[in-house]
Amino acid sequence: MLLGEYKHNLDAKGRMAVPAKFREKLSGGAIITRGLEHCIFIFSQKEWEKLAEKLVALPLAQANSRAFNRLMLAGASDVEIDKQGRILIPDYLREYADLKKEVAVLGVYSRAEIWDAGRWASYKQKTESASEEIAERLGELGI
Amino acid sequence: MLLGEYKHNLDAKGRMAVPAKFREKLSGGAIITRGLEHCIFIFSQKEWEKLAEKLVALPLAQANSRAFNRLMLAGASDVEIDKQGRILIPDYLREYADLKKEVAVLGVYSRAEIWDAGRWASYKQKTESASEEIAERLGELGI
DNA sequence: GATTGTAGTGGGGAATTGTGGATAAAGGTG
DNA sequence: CACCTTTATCCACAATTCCCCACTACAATC
Repeated sequence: MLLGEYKHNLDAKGRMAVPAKFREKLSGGAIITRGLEHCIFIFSQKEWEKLAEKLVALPLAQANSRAFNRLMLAGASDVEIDKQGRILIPDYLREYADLKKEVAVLGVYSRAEIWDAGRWASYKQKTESASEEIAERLGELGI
Repeated sequence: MLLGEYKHNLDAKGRMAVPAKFREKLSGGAIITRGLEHCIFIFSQKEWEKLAEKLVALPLAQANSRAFNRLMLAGASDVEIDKQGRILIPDYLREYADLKKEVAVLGVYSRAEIWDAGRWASYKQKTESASEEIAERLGELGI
């Protein structure tokens, strides 16, 4: 279970330190791919397999499921955590997510996400200000 | 079952003493996350799992489910109670709840809440003076 | 009123984490 | 085949975080 929000920096080589609390979960090989809202997703091997099955099961006939598959599957790459606990983020993903130096790393239960720090800040602000809707959703969930 | 209202102080490192009566319930690991009205929620491991399951079941393909999950899950962090009975509140939550030094800790049955003392005082005042009205609304809900 | 216990607060030292750079290996090119 | 560029692995520092110990205050008990 990945949780929390971390601020990290990419170094000149495009490497990023994985938050220490995530390392164990991702140590058995991790998959990095294009995410939604122009962020990057990182899955553990196990979680990735679960997702990939779901993706493949989508109806091929539908244009948007084909597009979704291309986005997620073709954009995927497996990464390893080095001895310092870092991963190297491929160029095309760095570009896709518009990463400069400061990034936010999020734990979203079954996956981690990497955002450009600025982009995350504005996304968060936008979402927080929609808190009435959030409250209603919490109600629906019986909290 | 967590009950009561306590006034505590954060120390210079952002740590907060957990009210002694809450410790046993939270000793098996606790989860701290963004709450509503800019307060912080603390759940026991057990209560959290119930909530997290519901969150994870929301469809990945829907934008507002993703937003909601990011806010709740990335806003969460598992905390441990140290030998002195304290927890460390992550920076981003301290910021979210606008915590300075004085905080109020509330027991709300299945969860605890942390408020900035000032914010809590004014919320309470507002709520108390509106309590008859609120009671009537609740009456409409059949309580 | 003294004593014991528990709760809350503060600070110091050690281990871990994050970051930058250096060195070694690999690959591509003229 | 040598040279240059790129990629990967390793080492070292600095800052932060974590964990433990000590102190104070209030409560309860006798």
